[in-house]
Amino acid sequence: MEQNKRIVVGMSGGIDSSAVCLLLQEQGYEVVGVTLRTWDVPSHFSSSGQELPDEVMEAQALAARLGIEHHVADVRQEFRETIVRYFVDEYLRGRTPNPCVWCNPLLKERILCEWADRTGCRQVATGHYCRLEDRGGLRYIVAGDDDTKDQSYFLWRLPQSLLQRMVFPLGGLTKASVREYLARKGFVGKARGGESMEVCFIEGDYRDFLRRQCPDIDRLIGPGWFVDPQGRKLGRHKGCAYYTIGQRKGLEIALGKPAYVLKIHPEKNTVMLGDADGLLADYMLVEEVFLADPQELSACDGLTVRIRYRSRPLPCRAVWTDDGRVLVKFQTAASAITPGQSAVFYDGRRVIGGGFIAFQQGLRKLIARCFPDDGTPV
RNA sequence: UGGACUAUGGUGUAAUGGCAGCACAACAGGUUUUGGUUCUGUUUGUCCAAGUUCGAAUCUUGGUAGUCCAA
Repeated sequence: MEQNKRIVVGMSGGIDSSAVCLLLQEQGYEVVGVTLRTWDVPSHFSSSGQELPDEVMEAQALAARLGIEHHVADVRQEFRETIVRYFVDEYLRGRTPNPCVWCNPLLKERILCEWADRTGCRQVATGHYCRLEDRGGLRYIVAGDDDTKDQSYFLWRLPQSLLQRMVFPLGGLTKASVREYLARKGFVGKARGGESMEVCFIEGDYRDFLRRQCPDIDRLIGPGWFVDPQGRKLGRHKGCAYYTIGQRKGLEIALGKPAYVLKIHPEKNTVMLGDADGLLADYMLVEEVFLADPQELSACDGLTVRIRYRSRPLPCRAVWTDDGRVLVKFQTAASAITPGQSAVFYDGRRVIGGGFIAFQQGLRKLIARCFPDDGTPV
């Protein structure tokens, strides 16, 4: 019984995780704070000679103030070898990575659970804005009540083994009410604090980050051609790793009308440009699909899919392909299908699973096979 | 090296003697737990020299540069 009241809280030093500590303490939990040291961002050492990044020290300070046990988990090497490596590799492949999606299952929540074991805690709490729902013996992520802060998109890859131990105390709250709560509790400075970037390791432009992590990048890839949808050369680009689908800014090419990145061809190192209409697609191919219950995808009536964070889930139908991928048909055309980004499937507010958006190749054949009623594609 | 045409921000263009404007690009800021999108704001220009005129991107002359035709 005693053990059930001990709980690990992932403390980032920010607003949300601080509120979680307070809430759980109020509920009678014995909180064990664990702060992950993932990546040392130089600007996060505000005074010289400082041993730990600012956010870690803030977490320590808060733990001291609340009188809770606190640990710093140094996972820098692991973070570099998994998350940062994945991040760089994806860009080198001409895709756009979703680091948070892998960080949660591979690093964050996993390490927190390890620390829970080590410190005699059963559960693990974080400040994510999402809920949990148990049904049919499985546990699902559900979108948080505050639609503007909902973080369910990043959590689709969490396995059942981790989900079974998680607690998300902020799922029913809004950001505003969290700030209010902190202020009421006397943490005025914290309540007013800006949105912390938390484990975000990208400081400034991610392209600089890529160059720093992969000094050979410009030799490996180098400049190439911008082309239009007909294949005509429009101008030079800096290397296909520096672009992402749907991108408009930073192309450094003047065509008299806005130009967007339509496609990236890593093997030819070309980047196709066109207008916004060219971004629309009726179908999407998803790979590395991960579902709690694989049956649900095609069975679900009100299926929707989110193809990027902070976008509305789009009504769709989904069909498994022969090779274990999923072909999605949108009810109305979606914009900027970006390989590497997550496609997260929802039944209402409940996350039923997700996958990573694949390179959209060989679509026509798949459409004909998976949606034969759609007539012959042109 | 004969003739014709052109020269306006980073790019493409408008202004036919009267406040150099537009689009794109760029930059800054807002939004934002990834990248991108979006929103707001800002900077930058009449090829050079002389002349005509109250006043020149605009007219004249010369120069320079580029394009086309001609050998």
